[in-house]
Formats: sequence, C-alpha cells, structure tokens
Amino acid sequence: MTQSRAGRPLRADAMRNRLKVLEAAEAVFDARGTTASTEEVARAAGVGIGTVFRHFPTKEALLEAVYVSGLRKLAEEAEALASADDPGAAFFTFFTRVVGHAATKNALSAALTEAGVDVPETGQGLKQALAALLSRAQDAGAVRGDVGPPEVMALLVGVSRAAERAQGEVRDRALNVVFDGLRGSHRT
Amino acid sequence: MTQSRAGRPLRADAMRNRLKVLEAAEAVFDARGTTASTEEVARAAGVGIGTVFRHFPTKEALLEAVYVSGLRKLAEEAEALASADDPGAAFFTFFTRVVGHAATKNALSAALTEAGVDVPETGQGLKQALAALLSRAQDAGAVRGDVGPPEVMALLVGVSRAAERAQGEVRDRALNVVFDGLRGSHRT
DNA sequence: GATTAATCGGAGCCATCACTCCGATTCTAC
DNA sequence: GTAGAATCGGAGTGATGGCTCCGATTAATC
Repeated sequence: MTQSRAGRPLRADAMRNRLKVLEAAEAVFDARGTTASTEEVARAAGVGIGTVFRHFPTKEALLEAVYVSGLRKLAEEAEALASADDPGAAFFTFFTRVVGHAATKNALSAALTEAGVDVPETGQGLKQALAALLSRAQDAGAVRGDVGPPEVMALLVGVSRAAERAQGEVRDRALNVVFDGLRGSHRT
Repeated sequence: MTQSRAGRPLRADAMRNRLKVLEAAEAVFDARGTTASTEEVARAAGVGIGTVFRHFPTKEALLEAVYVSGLRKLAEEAEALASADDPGAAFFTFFTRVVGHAATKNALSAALTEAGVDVPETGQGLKQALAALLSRAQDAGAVRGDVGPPEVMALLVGVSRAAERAQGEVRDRALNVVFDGLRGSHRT
C-alpha cells in the first residue's frame, strides 16, 4: 500500500513552500484573475513550477485551495459576528464586509460563486455561519422572514460580482437598495 | 488610399456568411462560455476559420460584435416598454426579462458587465433606454427617487450574474428582495 | 558526518488556440 | 460566357500553458 497517505509530518521545507505557494497564488489570482498561469504563481512564490505541482497536482486543485482559504476567512468573520449584541447590525456588517473584500479580491467572488455549487466542505461552513447570522437577525426583526440562506447567498454573490465593477458611491447606494429590500417589504 | 472603407456593397455570399458566423458565435458563446475556441464557432457556422477571421479580425472583435448584438436587443425591449401604460410595471418587467435572459444566455451577463465599462456606443443606447424607463417609474412613484441609472445598472449586472447559478424560486425570491428595495425605503 | 528518502527545480512534452497565407472557389460586371 | 476581383477554406505557424520527469539538493535519522 502507499504510505504517503495519513498524517506523515511533512518535511520542514515542504511545509514552508506549500504556504508560500498558497499565499502567492492568492495574491496572483486576486491581482490578475484566475487565468494567470501556474508559472506566474511559481515565480511569485519564489519556487519552481515542479514544486507548485507537487503540492497541488492540478491547477484546479490550486484554485480550489485558494477558494477554500478565502471562504474559511469569511466563515471566521461570520462566526466572530455571530454573538454580537445587535443581530441586525451583525448581519448587515457581514454582508458589507464580504462585498468590500470582493471588490478588491478577484478570486473571492469567484470562490463565492462556486461555493453555491461545488460545495467543498468549507463552503458549508460559511453557509452555516451565514444561516446563523440570518436567523438571529430575523428573530430580532431586522430582516424579513421570507428569505432563507439560499436567497441571501444568491444576493451576496450578485452584489459581490457587481462590486467588481461598480465602486464608490454607486456601490454603496446599490448595497443600500438591497439592504432595504432585505429589511422588509414596504407594503401595507 | 485603401478603398475598402465606406459602404462598398459587400458580396452576397460574404453577407450571408457574416450573419451565419454572428449567429453561431452567439449560440456557441452562450452554450459554452466566451472561452470557446474560434474554430468551434466556425464549425457551428459551417464555414472555415479563415472566413471567421476575415469578418472579425480578432476574437475580441467577434466577442464585441456578439455583445453589441445582445445589448441592442435589450435596448429594443426597453424602448418597446418605454410607452407602456404602467411605468412601474414596465420598469420591473424589463428588469425581470433581462435577468431571465441572462440566466440562460451566458454571454449576455458578460455583455452587460462590459457595457458599464467599455461603453461601446450600443451600451449607451441601453443606458439611455434604461434611464427613460427608470425616470418614468420614479415619476409615477413606483421606484424610489434616490437611485440613478448607474445604481440600477449595477444591480442589473449583479442579479444577472447571480441568476447564472441560482435558478427557480431562489432566483425569484432574490429578485423580489431587490425589487422591494427599489420600490422604496420602508423607514418612517 | 554519512545515509537515505523526500523534496526541489526547470527544461521539455504535448495540446490548444489565436491568427496567417495562399491556392481554390465563387460571385459580379460586362 | 468570360474576366477579374472578392471571398473562401483549412493546413500551417508561433505562442502559451498545463503538466511530467529526473538529476541535483536538502532535510531528517543514526
């Protein structure tokens, strides 16, 4: 049997390089889009291409690793807000932050988009954290009751995508429109 | 001087092929994304690659032609709704239709996204038609007054992008959230 | 320090794709 | 029908990018 599986400690230089590659990939994909070449990532990380492919056997695997990393950070932010005093503010703060990140980090909105489909386990973590934020905000009356996590995810993806282009005041006003919509129907 | 400029009538077969290529490009890019190869477009059109490049000297030019075509159709829809009886309904109907198209036509949301940036003249046409729809809806009190065409465009792009993934009821509910937000703030 | 196994690096392979070139074909004008 | 020009088709070119392979290097173990 192959003995490479299971928690063999991984050599020190290997661990270092793995991290360097991941960070470089994040930076490169954010700056130049997910079509940036693997060689560019390798250069940015200061390692050879072979090393990149050793750690991430496929470009897709590398991308997924970057996505997972980004989504995990978002999930952590969501969890940090989960016990805030004002559930409504917590929910909208989270929403705003995600959109803000997406505006500068190209890879993040892509990750968000995929999170709704591929469901790598970390996408689930984000969904759960978001569901918690949402349901607390709804209990507090800050968000209408007839939307669920899927709808919020869809809106999050949409606004994040839009934020890649629209910036500044336009983005803020568009975001406010969505927020007002989320707060509740204005009808009698 | 080169005499190819100005309205030389263009040979009959050339005109036919130009149309075939454009239609095929639209279909292929919608179905398989804008990364589909030019050769695939040529095959779908039933012509040689050389012919495609003769009419559209660059893949970018071909893409732009597809975008312009899609945006013009949208602009026409908007203009058709411009004189409807109910300005509010007209505005929201247009919004819904655009999102509906974007859900199935991959290239359309890309075109919309670019329309806000590259501003090929047809993008302007759409913007003007949209501005007219919006201002009539606002005069009728159906849409809040503090949003302008840029914000609506941003929302249109965002929701269209999201609609590529989220479908069915989720899409409808998310759309309703945005619509409620557009109708007006619920605050005192 | 020597041994051994894991890791590194990057030249090179193969596939893909945008784009060119030119002989064959087809349209148009007379 | 014919001449001549415009157009067509698709093999070929150059560039790029994902991925492999293996000798050189380096970390861990004794």
